[in-house]
Amino acid sequence: MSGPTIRVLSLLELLQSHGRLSGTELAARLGVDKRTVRRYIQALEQLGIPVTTEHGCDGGYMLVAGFKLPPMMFTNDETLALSLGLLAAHNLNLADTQGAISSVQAKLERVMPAKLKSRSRAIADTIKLILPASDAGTPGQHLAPLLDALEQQRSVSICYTSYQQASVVRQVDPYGLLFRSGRWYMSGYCHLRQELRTFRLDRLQQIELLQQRFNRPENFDTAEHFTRSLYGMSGNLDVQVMLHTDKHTATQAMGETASMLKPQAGGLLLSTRTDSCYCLAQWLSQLPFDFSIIEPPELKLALQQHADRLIAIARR
Amino acid sequence: MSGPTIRVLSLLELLQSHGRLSGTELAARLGVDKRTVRRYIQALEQLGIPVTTEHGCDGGYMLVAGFKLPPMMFTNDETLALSLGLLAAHNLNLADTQGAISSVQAKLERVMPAKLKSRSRAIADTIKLILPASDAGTPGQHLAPLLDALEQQRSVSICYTSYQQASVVRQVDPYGLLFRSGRWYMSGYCHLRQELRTFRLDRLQQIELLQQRFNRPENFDTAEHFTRSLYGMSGNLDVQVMLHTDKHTATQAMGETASMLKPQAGGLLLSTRTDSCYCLAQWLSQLPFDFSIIEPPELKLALQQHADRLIAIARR
DNA sequence: GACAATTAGGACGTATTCTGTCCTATTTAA
DNA sequence: TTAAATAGGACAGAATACGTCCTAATTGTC
Repeated sequence: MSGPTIRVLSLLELLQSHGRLSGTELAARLGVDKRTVRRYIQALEQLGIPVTTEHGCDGGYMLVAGFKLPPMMFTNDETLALSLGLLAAHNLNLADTQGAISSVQAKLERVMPAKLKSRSRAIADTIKLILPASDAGTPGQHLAPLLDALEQQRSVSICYTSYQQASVVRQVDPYGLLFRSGRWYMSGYCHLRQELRTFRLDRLQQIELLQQRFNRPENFDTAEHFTRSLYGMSGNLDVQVMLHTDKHTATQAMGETASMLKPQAGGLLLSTRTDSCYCLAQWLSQLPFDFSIIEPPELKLALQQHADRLIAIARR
Repeated sequence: MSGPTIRVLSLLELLQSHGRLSGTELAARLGVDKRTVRRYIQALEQLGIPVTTEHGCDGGYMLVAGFKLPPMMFTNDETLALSLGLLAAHNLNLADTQGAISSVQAKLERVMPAKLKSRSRAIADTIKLILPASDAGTPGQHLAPLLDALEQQRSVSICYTSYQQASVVRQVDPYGLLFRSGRWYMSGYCHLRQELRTFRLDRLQQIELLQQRFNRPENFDTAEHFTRSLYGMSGNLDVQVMLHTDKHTATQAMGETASMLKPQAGGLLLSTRTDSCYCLAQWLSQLPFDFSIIEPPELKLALQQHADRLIAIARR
């Protein structure tokens, strides 16, 4: 291998080791015509290596200051994954990530060859993701200490307002963050309540990083804890409903709620708690498969009432 | 001019990022024969980049120490955006992006200073995103031509199976892709039907890139078109339901579906089409507010039948 | 010693890419 | 105005890159 590949890379080395060189000089050193030098300059640009040119008398070529070997090489799959990821990050809206997304894209594009840049641009221009969106960003002054705490496994002191309650100051060991249905949550060990708790980030009023350190439990599954705390702890009525279907069909109809179903003889058991049988009856009524209410009797009554309402609507 | 030059640079990058790699491994990664790898090694030597080789069993190639990539400097916000984006990309499952996400992360980490790497790791370890997930990846052989078509604005010939219909070959000008509720769609101009159409990617059986080019309409809004086509076109029964509620409550209950409701005297009008009154009745029965069925009469019957079923369950 | 897995490099045919030449166009400085 | 630099399209002929096939040598394991 002695030809153009070597000459293009030799051009790169020449430009790296000289402040500025004219096309005539480069042609002589590479042993090619000036027209070919211009092609090689194009080749470097396509490889993502930015070259500054000066027109007119005393013109010439220079590498952008400080630029070094080599450009960032992604495969098409990698470019796709990266571009989709940055698209999705628009929806998450944690802190001021909108501006950050643009600047990340700009930085990555500067080290991408033109072909990958074009692919990345096409993906961004033609692909849309409809995802749950977070309404408002979490204020940056909350997030910086929180991310530091997560990274360094240090406690935080938070001022938090639960639903319908006054603000309380607590010390928390943050184990993880979760994004679900457009909201950000933090899960961690609450020293005030002496147990795992979940906090909505939009209800955080103040957060301060403490010196005290903790050890996050190994294999702590943030999503699992959240799912349980959201579905399993609230409410004062125990509920058991047997769903006469398979796990796959249940997941299709119920989304991630299906993860709390337990396989049993006869189907899948939904075991939870609720404050409102009527709300749960409404939710159950959309399920496209058969189910049986085991507990509580109030739920059967609520379902009956709901069905009566539907019948009244149908008769209008 | 790009193939071999890029591959030589990729070889350099691979050697810089791994302690040692065999010729077989390098050939696989670069997509060339081992004989070509040996030529590329020669090329690096000719460029003055010293490569150490080890003969025999477990042999391989290594760079002489000292050839490094420049660090890539991201801010904390940028690191957060990038890391969240890659987390989210897991759910989208378009082609084989799972492996690609890992390798993107690895590539980026190699050029990150230790502090950013630690932050990025902490984010990946402690943050979870619960998002709609795509069940299965779109086969790569479909996606490559499709992405090429989008980038180059070239038509494709697709073999597509609509719901309950036989496969049909069509020529389509693809305008964009959309991810929604766990599914990937393509929107474009269908030459067979002479109008904009929406296609589910999991129903694509074949796709072939054509030479014919098109001009994508300026400011084409993929999501808007999708929303309209998904809610306004499918089905053979016209549906009109008046929801006796306000827009905010509707949005809480229905998510983005609420965007298609039209304010009218008496509430919000849902005007759509459906193939299945029974499915629609099930969906309507979960709504936590009053509604009236205007059209069709079949929907009233379906709602009645659904309510009867619920009553039977309540009586068990 | 035999075998397997690695390194090394020459030769060949084939498909693809590259090159210099010619040309037009634009930008600077003297 | 002239000269010296940048820029890029088009064309015909030459050069290059690639995989395949082959021989040769080096290691490690059984």
